[in-house]
Amino acid sequence: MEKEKYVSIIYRGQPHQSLAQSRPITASSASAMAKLTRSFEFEVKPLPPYDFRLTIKKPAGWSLFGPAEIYEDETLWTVTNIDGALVGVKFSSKGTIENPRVLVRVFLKKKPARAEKERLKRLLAQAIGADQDLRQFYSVAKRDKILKHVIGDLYGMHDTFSPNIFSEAVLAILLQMAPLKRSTTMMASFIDVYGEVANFDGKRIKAWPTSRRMAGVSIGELKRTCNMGYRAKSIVKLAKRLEAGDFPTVEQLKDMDPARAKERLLELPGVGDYSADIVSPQGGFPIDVWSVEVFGKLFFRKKPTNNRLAIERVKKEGLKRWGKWAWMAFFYVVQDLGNLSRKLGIKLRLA
DNA sequence: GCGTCCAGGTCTACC
DNA sequence: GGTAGACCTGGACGC
Repeated sequence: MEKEKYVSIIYRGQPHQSLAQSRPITASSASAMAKLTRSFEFEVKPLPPYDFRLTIKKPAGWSLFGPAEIYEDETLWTVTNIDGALVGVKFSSKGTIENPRVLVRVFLKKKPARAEKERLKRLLAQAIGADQDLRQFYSVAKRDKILKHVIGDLYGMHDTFSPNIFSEAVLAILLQMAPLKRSTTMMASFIDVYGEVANFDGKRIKAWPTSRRMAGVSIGELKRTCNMGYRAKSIVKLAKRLEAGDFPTVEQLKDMDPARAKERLLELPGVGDYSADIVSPQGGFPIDVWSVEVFGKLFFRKKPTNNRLAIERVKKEGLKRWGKWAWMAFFYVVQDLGNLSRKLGIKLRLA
C-alpha cells in the first residue's frame, strides 16, 4: 500500500498518524474481493480557486474516503460505500487552480440505473468540495490575525467529506479515550478483518467495513478480533441504528441547518459532541485534548494548564471568533501547523 | 517487575 | 439539569 496517511491529526476522512506506520492495510487474500467491472466517467468543474492536490491529499495526511487509497501523478484511486454498494472512484486533475477540471471515473459491480448514476455524480462532486465557494471565507480570513497566515499557504484547498456516515462515525469512536497508536491499531484491525477489497482499474483497495456487515457481528466477536474494548458495543449499536434505514443520508445532513444536522448525529450511539463535529458533512469545531492545546496557544498565547478542563473554554472562544466559519478555520489551521508555528513564533505541537 | 496513571469522549446513575 | 465515575487497553513512568 502507499501512504503516509494519518499524519498528525485525524478528523474528517480518516487521518492522523499514519495507519501505515502502525500496521499496513493490505488487500490480504483472506479478505472478500469485489470486482468492480462496470464504469462510467464524467467531468467536474469545481469553483475556483481549487487546488486538486491540497484538496484530495491534505497536507496533514487526511485521506479522502479511506486509509488505503492510492495517490499517484495527480490521480487518486479510492473506494467508499454508498447505499450498501461498493464504489471505486478514480479522480484525475485535468485543470489548474484557477481553471479547475476533475475527471471522475466511477467503478461499480453492476450497471447503475440512470437516477442512481446522476445521484452518484452529484454526491461525488459535492464530496470533493466542487461546489464550495471559498471567496467568502477568504474575505473573512484575510482580516483575521491567525487565519491570514494560512490562506496563503493553502490557497485553493477545499473541504471534502466522505459519502459514508458509518466510516466517519467509527473513526470518531476509535479515537475516543485512546492514544493515537492504539486508535490506529484498532482501525487497521477493523479494516483488515471486516473490510472488503475492491478490485478496479488495476488497483486493489481495501474499503471500510459496512454498517450492513457490522450489524451482523456480535459485540464479543468485535472486541476479540479488534481489541476494541468498550468501543465494540458502540460500533455494533451504531451499525444497527444506521441499518434501521430511517437515519438521514449524508446529502440530507448537508442540506440541513448545521445545528439540526448535529442534533441528528448526536442520536447515534457512541457519538457525542466532539464526534458529531467530526462526522457532520458541514463540520463543527471539534476540540479535544490534543487540539485544545493548539487552539489554546493560538487564542490565549499559552498552553492550557489542564487540557481536558480547557476544552469548553477554547471551543467557546473559537465559535465566538469564527462563527459559521469555525470549521473552515479549524480545517485550515490544522493543515498548516508547521508554517503557522514559524510565522507566529508559537510552538504548535503535532500529535 | 509491579502498580498507577491516563490517553484525541461518551454514557448513565445519582443527586 | 448537572456531574462524577465507569468504561477496554496498553504504554509510560516511578519506585
